[in-house]
Amino acid sequence: MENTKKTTIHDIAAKLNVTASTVSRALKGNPRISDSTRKAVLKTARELNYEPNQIASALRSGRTQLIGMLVPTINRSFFSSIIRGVEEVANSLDYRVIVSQSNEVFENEENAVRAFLNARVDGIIASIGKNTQHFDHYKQVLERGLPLVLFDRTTPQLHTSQVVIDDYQGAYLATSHLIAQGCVKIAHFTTERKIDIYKERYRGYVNALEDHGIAPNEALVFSGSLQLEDGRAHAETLLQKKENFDAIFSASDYAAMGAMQVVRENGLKIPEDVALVGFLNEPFTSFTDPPLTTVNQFPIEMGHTAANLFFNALNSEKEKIVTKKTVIQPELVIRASSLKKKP
Amino acid sequence: MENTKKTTIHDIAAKLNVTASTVSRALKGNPRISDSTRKAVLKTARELNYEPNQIASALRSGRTQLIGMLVPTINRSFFSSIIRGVEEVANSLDYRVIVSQSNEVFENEENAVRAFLNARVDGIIASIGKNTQHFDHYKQVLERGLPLVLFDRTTPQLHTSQVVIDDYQGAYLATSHLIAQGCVKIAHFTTERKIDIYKERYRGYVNALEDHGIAPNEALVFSGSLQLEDGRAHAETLLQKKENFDAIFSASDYAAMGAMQVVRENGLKIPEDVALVGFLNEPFTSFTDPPLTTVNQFPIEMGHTAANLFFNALNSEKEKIVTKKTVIQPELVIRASSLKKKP
DNA sequence: ATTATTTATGCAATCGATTGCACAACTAAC
DNA sequence: GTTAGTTGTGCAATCGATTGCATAAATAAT
Repeated sequence: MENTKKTTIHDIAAKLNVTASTVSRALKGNPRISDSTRKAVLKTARELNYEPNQIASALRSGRTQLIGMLVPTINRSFFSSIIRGVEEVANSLDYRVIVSQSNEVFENEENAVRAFLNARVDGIIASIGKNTQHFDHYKQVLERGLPLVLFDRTTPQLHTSQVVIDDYQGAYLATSHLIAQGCVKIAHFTTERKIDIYKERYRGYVNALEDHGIAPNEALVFSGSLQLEDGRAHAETLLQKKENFDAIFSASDYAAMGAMQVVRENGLKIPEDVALVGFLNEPFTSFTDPPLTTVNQFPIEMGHTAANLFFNALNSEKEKIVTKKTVIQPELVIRASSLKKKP
Repeated sequence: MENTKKTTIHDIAAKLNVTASTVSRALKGNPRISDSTRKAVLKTARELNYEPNQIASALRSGRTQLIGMLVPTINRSFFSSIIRGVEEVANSLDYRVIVSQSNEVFENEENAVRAFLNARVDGIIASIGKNTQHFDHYKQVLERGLPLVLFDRTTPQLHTSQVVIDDYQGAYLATSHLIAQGCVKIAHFTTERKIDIYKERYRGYVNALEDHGIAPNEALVFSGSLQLEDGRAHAETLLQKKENFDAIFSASDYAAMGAMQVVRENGLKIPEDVALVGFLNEPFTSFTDPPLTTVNQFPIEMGHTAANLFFNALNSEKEKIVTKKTVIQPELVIRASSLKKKP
């Protein structure tokens, strides 16, 4: 069985004394082929261990059955879960997923999109980088009539399908929950509010306070990179300034974790002295002590949705591509870090 | 600039009154092309915004510049980090990575490999599933002369390049460390020892004990699925049976985490009463209380290595593919959960 | 029995880049 | 000035599957 050479439709054709056209049609289920030939073709194909050459097919048909997927960082739970979600849907439809990461570098993002186009992907699913300067590369994708789906980090500047979570709602839920637990001086950790999602979280935080008759206090709002170290620094500042606060709502689990460490190191109790809520539902949040209340973004479902929007666009007429914005409702995952009142 | 139609080498050729052959050669840096034509071609290519059609190129040359990468689960830190590592090397060489996950289902594994072959990938990088029944699909890959690199979970049944970590050494280091901290009754959490890596960890554990004059005690060895719940169950059993133990070395961080919870719930102190060491260096381990000592497998580096082995094989003569087994030395990451003696 | 229609298949071009071979034009050697 | 060698391009086939158009054969309609 040293079957090094791949069998092609021509091999099947030769064996059956028909042409490659017939074989191709038979394999594709073209109704203009008689039952008997179809069966013979399928039988011979099996015998010869035929596997279609998707490259040849792609060249002729223009469809590669490939989706280019661009994320900032592959090995971040949120993103890898979205990749997982996309892969599940794509695979079930016999599509494959090429992944690339931008590492938040704008140039990488441009290169990745170009590489995808060169590989002739059938479309792209992407999350915009933090340092994206313009959207020309994405516009090219659209101009070529290829489906483009943006998730999580999107922009109104591109007329294309999007999946986001309701960041406002997530933040509103989180803040309201803290208020319901009796907290009134709630700090907020955020980042430069250029990016929509953080803007929205901030807005949700402020609105929840106002809706409950609490005046927002900018002295309690800290901006940084939302990493663990930032959370530590913010918490230390709060403590040093003897700022009066009884809760922290952080726009990221990592910063929340940093704050948790500092608060505990200073002998304060969580949630009694300081209640804590994060955002992301990173896997580690259930393992902290106490476990961290956070906002679940349902990344796998987000991946499913992104893939479904992708195939919707792919299957719609080129002239009237269906663009749709799907907003996923987040869920507040209540754990011990914020639970002052026993339910 | 409604440049919907892609420009091809023929467009460039027409504009310059040469043939496509010349353009192709000029673009590929073939030395038989005069400097003047080459410059003209490159200039025109830029002007017309030419991008090579990799599909056409792939069909003719037989190289798709695609690597198929198969992992059990995309959204597990260890695996997504390896994907990241592979992607970094691949991208720098203008190769792209298609990812698929098996979810530990053997059939999925077979299908993914078949799909990769249909997509005409230039080779495959894979980790074998837990439920793999035979290796025929991988053998097909090798028979076709394609590079195959296995990582983490490998098998001696396939003559191909492999990257693993020295699981024995990791376990030996971990156990020796516990002994150095004064522990003598060290429990071990493992799984059915069919899979090499767990066998090796068990062996490292036993040998470390023996080398330090401690008799291994099978009553302290627990087998399960190594999930958090398993760790909890094992720890509860240990406590209920009033088994005398002063440390646990778990072959997985998750099971270690479960044990940490149970031990603390029972009012015992870590590391004073029970010292704890895990394995994997999952991101959460640095966030537990106390932070968990564990074994770092350097997954990103493992990805780099896998990719390098892949390209070695790819660039070697088909007849004498270089197969190499690389063993990465793990590192014991010592954190508070095992640190009884201040250094 | 003749025409119209359906059914099943073949022909040949096409997708875009690559490449072995041929060949013209020019240079160098004797 | 004839032969040998070098240099730069072109020609045409090829990779494997797909598809519009043509056509032969079989069936239905008149």
